[in-house]
Amino acid sequence: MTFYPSLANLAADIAVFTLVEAELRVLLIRRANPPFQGMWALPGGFVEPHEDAHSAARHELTEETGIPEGSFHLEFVAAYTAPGRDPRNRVASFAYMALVPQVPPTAAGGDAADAALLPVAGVLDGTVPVGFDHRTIIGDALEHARDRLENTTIAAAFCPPEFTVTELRRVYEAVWGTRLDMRNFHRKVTGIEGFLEPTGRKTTRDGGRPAELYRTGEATRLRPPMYRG
Amino acid sequence: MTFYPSLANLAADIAVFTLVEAELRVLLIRRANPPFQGMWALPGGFVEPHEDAHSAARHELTEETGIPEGSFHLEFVAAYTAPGRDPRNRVASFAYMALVPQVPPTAAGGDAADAALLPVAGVLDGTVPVGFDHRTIIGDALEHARDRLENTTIAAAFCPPEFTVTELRRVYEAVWGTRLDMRNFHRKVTGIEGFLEPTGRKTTRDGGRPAELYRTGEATRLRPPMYRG
DNA sequence: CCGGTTCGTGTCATGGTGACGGGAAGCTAG
DNA sequence: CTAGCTTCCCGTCACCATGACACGAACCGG
Repeated sequence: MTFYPSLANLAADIAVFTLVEAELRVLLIRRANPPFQGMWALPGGFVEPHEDAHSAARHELTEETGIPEGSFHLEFVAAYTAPGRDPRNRVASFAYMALVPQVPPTAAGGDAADAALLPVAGVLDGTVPVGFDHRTIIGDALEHARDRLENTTIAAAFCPPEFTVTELRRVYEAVWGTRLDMRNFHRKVTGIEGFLEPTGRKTTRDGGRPAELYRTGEATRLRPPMYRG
Repeated sequence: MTFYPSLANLAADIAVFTLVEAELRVLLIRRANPPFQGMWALPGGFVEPHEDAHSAARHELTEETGIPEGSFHLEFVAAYTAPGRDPRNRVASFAYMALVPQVPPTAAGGDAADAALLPVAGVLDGTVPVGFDHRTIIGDALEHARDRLENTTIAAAFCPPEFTVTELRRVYEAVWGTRLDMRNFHRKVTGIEGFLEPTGRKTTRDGGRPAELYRTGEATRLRPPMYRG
């Protein structure tokens, strides 16, 4: 039994993305203990002996943030293994992104847990300082999300169970940072077999002419992809 | 300092893909020691304390297989963290794929190291039994490679420094398991700015009319993507 | 009733793709 | 030298997806 002595802790960190007023936000938690005490950091925790990283991420998400099971899309982004990325000990971190329609107020803005939904743009340009290498992780997660929006139907994970085409378009615009033509977008997404299933209901929550309400279909892959403007 | 006791070894496993007579092969090594003694497994090793997983994969590749530095494309595929995936101890494995034009005979088929280039199809259908969860890893790596061929120019990593359009097409056909129309493929790849740079030289190594020789250009992303047949 | 807003469809030019014909340029056998 | 084979590379055509834009439909408020 010749094992190298390179033991490490395994951790799962989650970038919880959501939209607040058509702006992309990420859920951050103010650290109560050193290192990086008082700074923002991603929610996460160590992988326990009986579980794998994906299960750990799911546990952290439901328990630490109160986001109900089944109402989010959780996806692996990247692994971070550089020695010294945690000043205490060697920690290999598995970064996930979670796309949610809404973060319960108990998680963000609750006074017990010091958490907040902060603009992703602010984190990436340094306006919002974050601890560890979490700024890198958030940047990678955003880039990953941008790619996935091009090639899959996960954009609907940002939307409530029933949503309009315009709400879906706002997801693309917020994540990509572009403006999309409403009419071409409508033609594209409604033309994809199994992406949007009409419910028959309509809503006027955005004013103007009532908009058709859709729920997500079976399709997961977009082929040909959506193109960023 | 409240660390959970979930310590793990970090390992890097590499799926070295190459083409032998228009067939996709993967480099496997026969295990000399338990567990899975005598079975095939991916080359790899533990991540040492001073390096990250990517460096570990690069070291293993150059030292264990003798593939010269700079002649391969190395890319992260996925992480495997299930408890019990190594029967001895908890091991988190970072899987990489390496695309190489040619594997030196010292690595594959050499009598010292018991290694071989085996057909990927045989591994996936169970004809070639492999240890650990490496069959899953090879399947994931293949799927990853297929996706990357659609959206990036890495197919050229399977080719020697100077190659013909037909040689590049054979890469796509071997990895995707399809037949592509030679003329449409030629129009597509030569039309992409920065993918293929003409050298001015020609070759007749495939018989028939001499084929133009190209080297890779600066482009890395294919947009619009290549479509599998 | 009328203007403002948003939703949904329709049109048109352009460019990429799939399917195919055919000529160019090398080799080899007779 | 020529015929026949191979492989490369150019071209044509129909079709589909995209980008850009016009216009009518449907609801709201004054």
